[in-house]
Amino acid sequence: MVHKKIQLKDIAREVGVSTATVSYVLNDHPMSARISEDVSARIRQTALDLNYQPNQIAKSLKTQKTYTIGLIVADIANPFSAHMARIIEDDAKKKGYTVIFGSSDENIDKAQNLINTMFNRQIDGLILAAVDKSQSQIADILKKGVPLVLIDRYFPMDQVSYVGIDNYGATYEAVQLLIRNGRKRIGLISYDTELVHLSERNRGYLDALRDGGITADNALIKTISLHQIRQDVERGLAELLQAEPAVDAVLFTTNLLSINGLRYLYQQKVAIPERLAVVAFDETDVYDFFPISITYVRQPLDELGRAASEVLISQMENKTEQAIKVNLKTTLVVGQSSG
Amino acid sequence: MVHKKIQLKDIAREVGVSTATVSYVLNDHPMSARISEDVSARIRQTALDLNYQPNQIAKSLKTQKTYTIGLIVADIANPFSAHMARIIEDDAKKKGYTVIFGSSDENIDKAQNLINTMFNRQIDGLILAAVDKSQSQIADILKKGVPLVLIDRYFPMDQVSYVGIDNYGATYEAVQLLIRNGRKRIGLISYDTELVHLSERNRGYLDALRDGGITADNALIKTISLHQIRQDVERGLAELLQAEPAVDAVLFTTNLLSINGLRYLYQQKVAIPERLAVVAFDETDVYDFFPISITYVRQPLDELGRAASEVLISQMENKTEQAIKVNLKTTLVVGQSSG
DNA sequence: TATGCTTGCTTAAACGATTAAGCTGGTTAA
DNA sequence: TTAACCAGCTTAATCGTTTAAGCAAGCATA
Repeated sequence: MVHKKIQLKDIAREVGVSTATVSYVLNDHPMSARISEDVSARIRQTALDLNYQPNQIAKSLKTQKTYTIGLIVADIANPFSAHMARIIEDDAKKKGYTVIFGSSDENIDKAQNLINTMFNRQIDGLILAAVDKSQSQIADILKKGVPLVLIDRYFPMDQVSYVGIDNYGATYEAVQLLIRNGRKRIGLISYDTELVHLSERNRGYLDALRDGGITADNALIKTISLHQIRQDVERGLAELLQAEPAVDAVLFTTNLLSINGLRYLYQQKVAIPERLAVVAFDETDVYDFFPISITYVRQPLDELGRAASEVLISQMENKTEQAIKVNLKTTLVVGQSSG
Repeated sequence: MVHKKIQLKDIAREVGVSTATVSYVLNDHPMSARISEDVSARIRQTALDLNYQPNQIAKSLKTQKTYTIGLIVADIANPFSAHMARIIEDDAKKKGYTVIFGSSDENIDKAQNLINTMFNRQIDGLILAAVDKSQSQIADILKKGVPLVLIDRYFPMDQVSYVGIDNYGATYEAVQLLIRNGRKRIGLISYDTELVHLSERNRGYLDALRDGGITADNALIKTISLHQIRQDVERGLAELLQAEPAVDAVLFTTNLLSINGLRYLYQQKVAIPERLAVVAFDETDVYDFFPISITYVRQPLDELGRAASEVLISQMENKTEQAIKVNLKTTLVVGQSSG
């Protein structure tokens, strides 16, 4: 037997008042100060008795607020995205917002499709891990006046809010450590992309080398296609291991690169850190299975997610025109793999 | 500058017709057969020119369809959930549905909260990984007449659709393999829960032992609290390793149990499979980092997600009263760890 | 005694779409 | 000649809320 949905008018009929009165009371509208205690109490009780659940759709249509935020991540199956999604959903829920989500798969058309769908659903704001070359997409969103927070991926536009890490500092610090440990031929495994946050990681690497008195060698920088990570990482590492003069360290700039790289190095039985010192990026389950402890850059995922949610919601509620940029510090967790 | 949202009436004004005409044309309503080619074309063109995006909220209020499905997983940060979420979102999107999601954290109150929120948003259907002891919660949903598909976790109620694996067969087959490989003292690491899909895994273990002529020993069955997995797994394994007569094999019944168990066995340098044969559950990144290949039960995650989405949507659209139960076969991927 | 203020409500117009029913002028069939 | 029909629209109600404006009765004030 299908239960009929209880509406305002059911309560109104039951109590013998108008729907307006019921609405005022249940929403604690200022006008409810003018409703008698007796009627108020009866309305509240009846709402409870009938287990009234307001129709958010109708509410949203009238108030022009959906209390929904959109979240577009690169890939929800990537633990980095999944972890942040979890935090964001949690924080948003606490503040009365529901999250609708989608994965862009680094594909700009899929992202646009998701953006359109979400806007049609009148989301109040959007948290977006933007894909490569999507400046104009971001600009379009801004033009619509919908609150937007970019997460993880930075774009140099000053009207847009952003929450991410100090990408430059993260790799700078990592390379500095490797140099301090006596490494001179340091390889880099990074993505083939124009995404600013990744080129910032590259820049940190390059500057740390320079500041450490080491001339960068382009042959030691391997760029990996987002769409064939495993194959490219393995080829890149194989090339690095054969380089002349020999490579003595390598830095990975994302979690998937780290996992794929470590797997290969493990399977090839490369002596770490003796032959090759390693610094990975992001925390992953696999580090515990390595013969030695892994040195890695830890991103503060919880804070990232929370900050994104907070910045977005404050923007939505305070209508702050000012864009907010948050750059969180990473932590270099030093293990034995870095020499 | 904030762009004003284009509405039906803007197009209507532009073309010089009523909003009804515009609606008929843009929705390919049967009535649109009676609108002249000229007017139709002008409406379509104007909609494109103005980049009209229908307001889903208004549409939903009128049609009583939101084209939104709710997804409640146990923990979106668990790769098992994340993977399925990704597939479900993808498949649903293809069919015109948007997904709103939440993590219950195995907490029944949090789950109820999510269910309420989603219903207030008038979801057309729900995919639910139900938490322990939530039969009455499920019954409530059914009473409302909202299409529901349980995923992963089975409950013995015949009015509700379900998509999952053959849990009994999965562990039965795994234990059978261990017995064939000469193991006689086989431990089980499982959760402390009444969840049927997990007790089915236990039952498969027990029956395979019995059918293999081995008397089950309760001391070899370790139940782990969902809320302190690492600690409990380590204690459980430590106990198993000290058991008399010696344990010669162990079976893990979920991915997190497998990861935590393997980590401990690795760190304790337990010889696998010589001293202890191991069968894990679910595919994880960490297997590749083990000295030997791991034998594990593979769940068909893609098919699970797709089936859940398909069953739900067919139920929503065809109004099939009949509950559908899908039990997908698992694959026992045999490596060296099982001896 | 008229005036205004307060109290405790109600009325009805929105929000932006969908859609049944109606209207008008021409064509066709009987 | 007139009814019936069709093409090509429009009108207006509706979905379930919110909320500005209104209204009636009672009380206080001038």
